[in-house]
Amino acid sequence: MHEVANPVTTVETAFEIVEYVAEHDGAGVSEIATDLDRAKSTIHRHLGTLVQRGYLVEDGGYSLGLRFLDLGLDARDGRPLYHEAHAKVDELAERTGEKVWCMTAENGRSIHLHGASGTQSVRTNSREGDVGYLHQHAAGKAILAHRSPEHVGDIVERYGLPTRTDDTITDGDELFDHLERIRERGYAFNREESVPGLYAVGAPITDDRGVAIGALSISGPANRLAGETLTEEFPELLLGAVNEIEINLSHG
Amino acid sequence: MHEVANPVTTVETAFEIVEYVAEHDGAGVSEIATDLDRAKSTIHRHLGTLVQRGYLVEDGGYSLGLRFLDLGLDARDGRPLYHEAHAKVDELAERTGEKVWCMTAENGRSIHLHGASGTQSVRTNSREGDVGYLHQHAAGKAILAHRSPEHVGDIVERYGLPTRTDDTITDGDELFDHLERIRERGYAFNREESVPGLYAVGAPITDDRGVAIGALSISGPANRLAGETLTEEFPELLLGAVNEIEINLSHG
DNA sequence: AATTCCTGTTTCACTCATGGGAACAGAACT
DNA sequence: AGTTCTGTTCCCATGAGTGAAACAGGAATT
Repeated sequence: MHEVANPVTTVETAFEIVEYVAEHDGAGVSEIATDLDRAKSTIHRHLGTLVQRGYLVEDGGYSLGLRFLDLGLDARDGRPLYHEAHAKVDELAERTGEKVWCMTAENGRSIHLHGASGTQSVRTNSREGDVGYLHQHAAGKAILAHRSPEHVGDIVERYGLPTRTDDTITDGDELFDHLERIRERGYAFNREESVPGLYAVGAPITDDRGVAIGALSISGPANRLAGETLTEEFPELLLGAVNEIEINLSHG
Repeated sequence: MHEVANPVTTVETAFEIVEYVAEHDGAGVSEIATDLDRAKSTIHRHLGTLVQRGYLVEDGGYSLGLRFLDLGLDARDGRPLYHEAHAKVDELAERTGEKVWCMTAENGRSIHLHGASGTQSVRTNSREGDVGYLHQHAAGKAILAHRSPEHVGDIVERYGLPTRTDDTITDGDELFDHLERIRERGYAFNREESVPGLYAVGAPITDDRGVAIGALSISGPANRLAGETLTEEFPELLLGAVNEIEINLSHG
C-alpha cells in the first residue's frame, strides 16, 4: 500500500484539527486541546493560521470555512465521471422512483459523487461527499470486483472490514468469493449489508482496461426491491446506463 | 485586521501546495517545486502526506482529492443561510427568468453560496463556492453597506480594491459614498462593475442587530435590466424574499 | 543502441520552526 | 471578592522540516 516514509507531522496535526472542527462545529481552543491531547498554545497557533487562510472561521467557536467548498467543488468538477453520470442518475431515479447514487473510490474508500431521489425514495442519511467503506454496499463491491486482487487486498489490510449490520461482510475470503461472483454476473447486490431493511443493486463503470472507476446503484426498501425487480429489472436498467456512461467517458 | 502573530509556516506551505494543485490540475513534483520555489524533496514529502490523508490524489500528476468535497459540503450545510435561502433563490430565478445568487462573506471575501438560473439567464462563469471581492458586485456591496465602517476599512486595507471592468469601484472614498446610498436605499446596484454588459440588483440579509450575513442578487444583461425592472420590480422582489429569509433565520 | 534530459525518489546534515510549559488576562459564574 | 473557566502571549529546548545533492528510472532525443 506504499506507506509514506516521513509524513510531515505538522501538516497532519493541522488536518487533525480541521477534521476535529468538522465533527465538533463551534469547538474552542481548550476543548480541542484536551481532546486532541495537545498544548493549548499549539492549537491556538494552528487555528490562527487556518483562519487567516480562510479554512476555518471563528465566531464564538471555530467552524469549517467555505474555502473548503471552493476546493471541494473544484475536485468534484474535475472528475469526468461526475459530469457524465449526473443526468443518468437523475433519469434512473425518476424512472424507478428509488434512490440512485453515483459513487467512486479514492484512497480505498467510497465517495458519494451524486445522488437523486425518486418519488418514493427512502430517506437515507447519505449525502454527497460522504466517505464510506467499499465492502459495505453494492456500488462499492461492484468497484472492488473490477480492481486487481492485490489492490483489494491492500484496501482490506489498510482499513479492515468494519461492520455496519449483521449482514456486513467481515471475512476476507467471503469478500473475495462475493467479488468473484459479482465479476461473473456483472453487477452486485446489497441485502441489508449497510442499512437494515435496505436492498440495493450496483453496477460498475469501467475504463478501457476494464478497471472500475466508479459505480451506479439503486437502493430501496427490501419489500419493494424483491423478486425480479431486484434481480432482473434494475440490473438491466443499470447496465444500460453504465454502458452509455462508459461510451461517453471514452468518448466523443 | 488582527494579524496572526506566528503562523505555522509548514501548514502554510502545505496549503500553498494544495492551492497550486487546485489551479494546476495534474501538476507534478518538479513543476510545483520550481513554481513555488521550494526544494523538490520538500514538495515530495508534503504531497505524500496530503495523498495519504485523502486531500490529494496521484494519477500521473496530482489532483485535488474528494476529501475536500466532504468538508466543503459540511461547511455549506452548517450555514443556516444556505438552507433558508435555497428555495427562495430558485423561486426568484423562475419568476424573473434571470440568474439569482445567494452570497455570503467570509474573511472579507464574497462567496457564492447558491445560484439558480431562470429560463433566459445569462451564462456567467460563476460557480457555487467561488470566491470574489465584495466591492465588485451588487450582493457584496449590499453586505458591506451593512457592516461597520471599521470592518469595511479593514477589508479594503487587506485586499485593496482590485478592478475587473472600467466601472469597478477603485477608490475608497467612492466606495464609502456608494455604501452610504445603498444603506439609505436598502439595496445595491451593479452596472457593469464586474462583467461588461451585466447589470444586477442586490439586497442584504441582516441579523437581529442589522449586520449583514449575506445577500441575494438578480443579474442579467443591461438591456433587459433597464428602467423600472431594475429600479423597482426586482428590488421589490428581492426585499420581499430577503425579509422572509430573515424571519425564518431569526425564527421559528 | 547510446546519450541526454527529463522525471520522481531517497538520503542526510543543519537549522529553524514547532510544540509545550507556564504565566497572563478576561469573562462568567458562584 | 473569589473561583474557574476561557483564550492569549511569551520563551526556551528539541525535534522536525527544509534544502542540497546524489540517485534511479523512463522518455525522447541523437
